[in-house]
Amino acid sequence: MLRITKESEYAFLLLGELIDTGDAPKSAAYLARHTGVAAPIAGKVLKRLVRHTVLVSARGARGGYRLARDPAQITALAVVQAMEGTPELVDCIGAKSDCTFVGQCRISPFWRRLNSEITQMLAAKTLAGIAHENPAAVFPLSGRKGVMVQEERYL
Amino acid sequence: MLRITKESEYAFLLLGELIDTGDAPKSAAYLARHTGVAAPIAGKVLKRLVRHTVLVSARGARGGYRLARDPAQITALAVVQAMEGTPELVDCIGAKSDCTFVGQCRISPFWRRLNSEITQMLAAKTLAGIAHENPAAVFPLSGRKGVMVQEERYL
DNA sequence: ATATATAGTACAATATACGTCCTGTATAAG
DNA sequence: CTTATACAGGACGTATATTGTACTATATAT
Repeated sequence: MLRITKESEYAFLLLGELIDTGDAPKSAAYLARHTGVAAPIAGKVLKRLVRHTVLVSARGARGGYRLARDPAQITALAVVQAMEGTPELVDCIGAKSDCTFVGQCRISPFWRRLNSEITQMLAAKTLAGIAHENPAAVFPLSGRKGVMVQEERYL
Repeated sequence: MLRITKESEYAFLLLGELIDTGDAPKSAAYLARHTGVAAPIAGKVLKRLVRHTVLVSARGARGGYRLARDPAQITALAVVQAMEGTPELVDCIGAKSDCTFVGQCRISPFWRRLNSEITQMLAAKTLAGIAHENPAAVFPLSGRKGVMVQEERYL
């Protein structure tokens, strides 16, 4: 339905909490509480972002997550790719396709083009740009009625 | 997963067969055979396109489907909207959202912007433009190994 | 009158997104 | 060196939505 997955949505939410952070890592539990994302899911998403080098993690007490690089160097495409793989609007384009008619197909060039335009669009947006659009950062999440939390440390 | 639904894919395939047609309507069965789309599904898709004024239909013997207007006046957005409704990347934007934090959310402006850019991208593409990209029209469909068919009449 | 062909709706099967849980490993603090 | 903290990785069950099918009704041409 031309939708982003929930997990991608969560990823951006969590990353939003990490943009302004300096060196001190923030724990999964802290990020979950501050974004309203359920803790087990936050964990899952954060791990995947580490595996795809969007975040870096520190284990043990006082551990947690930080951005792997400058927010201006993290594109929306990198985040989406981490969460959902390379975007492919339809099966017939992309690696695993076994459509034998692509070469003669009237429509497939259209899909390819659209796909590449969307990819470029995502590549042109960075976390820094997103943060700049709206500096205030508080508690989003579809349909959430959650509670604000005040904390001193990033646990 | 940032995908178009199969039915949208079928819709474009079927429409591709109707671009160069003049007045003589083509039947659902004919279109199904020539695109490789399963007949019952083709019927379903075609009906929906009629309901959303992308196609016009003629009942009875010698009936079938034609484009409702000039190919240059049919946008990809109109087709996608007919099949999937207005595209919304995430729930928190759009009418039915009950997220009470959107006003304060750091990320939602990003979704809105992305959504509108994709919408514009689709609105800028027309059936005529798609046909122009690749005039040759033969049998596409993901993973299909189908057979070519030669026909004289559009039954 | 009859064959052709679409309209509309309701239903079943399937895929996949979504969320949870469990075990293992590394690090910091006492 | 012991303990508590926190991430790593994977396996699993469920819910939801896409996908595909079937059936009945209606309209038109010959």
